[in-house]
Amino acid sequence: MTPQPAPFTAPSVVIGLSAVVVAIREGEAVVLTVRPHDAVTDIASPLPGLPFGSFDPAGHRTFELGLRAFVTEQTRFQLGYVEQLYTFGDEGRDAPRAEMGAGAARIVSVGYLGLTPTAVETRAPDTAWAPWSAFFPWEDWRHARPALLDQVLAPALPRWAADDASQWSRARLAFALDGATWNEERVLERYELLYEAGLAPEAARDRARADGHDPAEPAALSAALGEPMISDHRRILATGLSRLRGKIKYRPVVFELMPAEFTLSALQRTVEAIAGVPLHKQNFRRVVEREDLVEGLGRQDADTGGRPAELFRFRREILAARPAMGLSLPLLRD
Amino acid sequence: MTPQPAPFTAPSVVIGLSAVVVAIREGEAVVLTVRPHDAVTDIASPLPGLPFGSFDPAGHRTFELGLRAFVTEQTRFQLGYVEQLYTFGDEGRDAPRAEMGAGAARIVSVGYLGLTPTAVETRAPDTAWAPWSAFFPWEDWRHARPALLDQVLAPALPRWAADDASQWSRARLAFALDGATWNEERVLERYELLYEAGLAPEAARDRARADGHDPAEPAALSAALGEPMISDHRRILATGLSRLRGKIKYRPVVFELMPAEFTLSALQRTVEAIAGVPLHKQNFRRVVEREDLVEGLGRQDADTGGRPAELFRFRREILAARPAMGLSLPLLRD
DNA sequence: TCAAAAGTGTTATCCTTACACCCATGT
DNA sequence: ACATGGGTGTAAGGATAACACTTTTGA
Repeated sequence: MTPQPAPFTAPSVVIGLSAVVVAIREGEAVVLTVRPHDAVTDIASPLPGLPFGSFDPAGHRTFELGLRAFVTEQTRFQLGYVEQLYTFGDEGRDAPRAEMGAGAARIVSVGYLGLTPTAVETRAPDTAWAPWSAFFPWEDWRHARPALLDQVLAPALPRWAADDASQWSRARLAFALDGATWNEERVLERYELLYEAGLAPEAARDRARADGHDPAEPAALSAALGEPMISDHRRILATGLSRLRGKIKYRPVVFELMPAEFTLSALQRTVEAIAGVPLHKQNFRRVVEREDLVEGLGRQDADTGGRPAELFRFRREILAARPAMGLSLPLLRD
Repeated sequence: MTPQPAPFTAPSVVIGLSAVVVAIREGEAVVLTVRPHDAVTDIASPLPGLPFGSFDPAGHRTFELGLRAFVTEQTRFQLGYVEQLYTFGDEGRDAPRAEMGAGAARIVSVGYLGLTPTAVETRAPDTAWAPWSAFFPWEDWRHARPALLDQVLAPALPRWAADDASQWSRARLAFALDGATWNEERVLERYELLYEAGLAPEAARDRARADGHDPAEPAALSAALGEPMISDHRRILATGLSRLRGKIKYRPVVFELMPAEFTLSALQRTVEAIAGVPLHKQNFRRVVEREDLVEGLGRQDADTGGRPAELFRFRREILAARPAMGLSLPLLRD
């Protein structure tokens, strides 16, 4: 009949906020994880999760303010760059229906990506920076194609795809099997495919829970396929990594991960840590210089091992002055 | 034992879903609008809005299912391609606090983008396809630089920016004033800038409401600056247009707006209607052909006016077979 | 003197841009 | 015949990818 907005009689919903907080430490991309304590027993969770908390509409005017507040509270440090990732609202993504009393709230979680130049040791207990390759060991192609792909996935995925050609085609392209080329941006697709294939421990856990069983221990195979996380946090983390890998190519977000002064090699290592692929030195520098992203300071950093490297700073002023730009990824071909 | 989040003692939140549904009609990009009826008086709203409804966690497993259901209900047609845009949770974006009783719910709205090849006449009353240039008249550069920019904005924005150089720099770049080049993707930035500058009627309305006044009639100036919408729907629409203009360049989403068979000129006109800029014919074709996005059918469409045009179809199979690709926008320079 | 990392020069190739032109149909 | 839109060839310029090489430090 008339386009009457469906009645706004509050069905019970709670907003959760989750943060994928990324920093660089010793040339590795690391992400902030927490092991939340059980409210009753005060025992820390065996699985890590992302910093998260509920959004209190009475206390915070915006999601971002709420997020900054509880991240500071949980980890005692301040977020810099922040952007919204995605809102996850699927049923079963958190507590399954069985665990929810009648009328219990559906938890909807809004994921955010945060970048900081300083992987300061968090003083908070049960908080740690973990390299994201711990959660996605197949994502690091900087040194070589991960052996995991051919040793574990190449046998396992065809078994799952069975006779379904389109499933196998998806798997083949996602994981660069069978001659397909690697696309570093598709982190989320890869995680979701493993989840569907039952190769992520979270899948078995969620299924067991939905059936009312106690979640079993992770299968042996899964141990090789990255550390699982609480709830759907590994999916949110994958979303963050996908977004960051995409964005780094067309917006100068890398600099949010750099200190005020840095060498071009450090910048390149940072991009490589994020993208998970090796870059071609000269061409990388050419791009950075042509785009005027950076300004030499005339000073040098002597602690690099060989010849001292010139220090540069990000020309933050171009953020306002340029319509859109970023780095391309001049891939190093073997 | 289970990861216990920060206390999830349900603060009251309601999830609203809004849809930016885009189609092409006679070479124009059009968007689905509704005029919701007042629940009490049953009078249709004077301002148009996007199709929207509340998300019922009991009735729908996912946002997307909820969205599809109420769009079909309100407009009697089925959505095809759908993707999530952004989740808007700022206070004051809908009803301001003053209007909310104590303990009333905060409305958080999850915006979606939907694309359909068929701008079928919606049989539902108070539902209409509107060209989006009605809401953003400065966005259509297909035929010429819109006169509005130099006649209305070029005088008004410096007055607003006053002595703040960085504000003026933002405005200059956003609206291609004073020799700056136009970037068609920045639709959201432009709308938000106009809102901040008080040149969008919504800004005055929201301010008046926050102060407890009755919203005044839109200022005369604003009439030239695009039709206002309900609540923050024009912001959501701008978000959708920005996303679509960006995405069209690196993913073959245009084809979601095309019928099964089409001529290359029709395809080009569609891209132009979305991007709002004119494209170079030969180069556009070269890109489409080089990427193997399309396959000639050998048949022709005689109703084009001049020489009959060959009909093509989208090679949907490449969606699975290719890591990522899309169209670039070979701009036509005057 | 050698290892290690910084930094430079140069070329082939491909993509983009731009120009000018021919083709098939309806009136 | 001519207006209208469909469709093609080709060359200049710029960005990228790949080559190999020099420079400056510390051990």
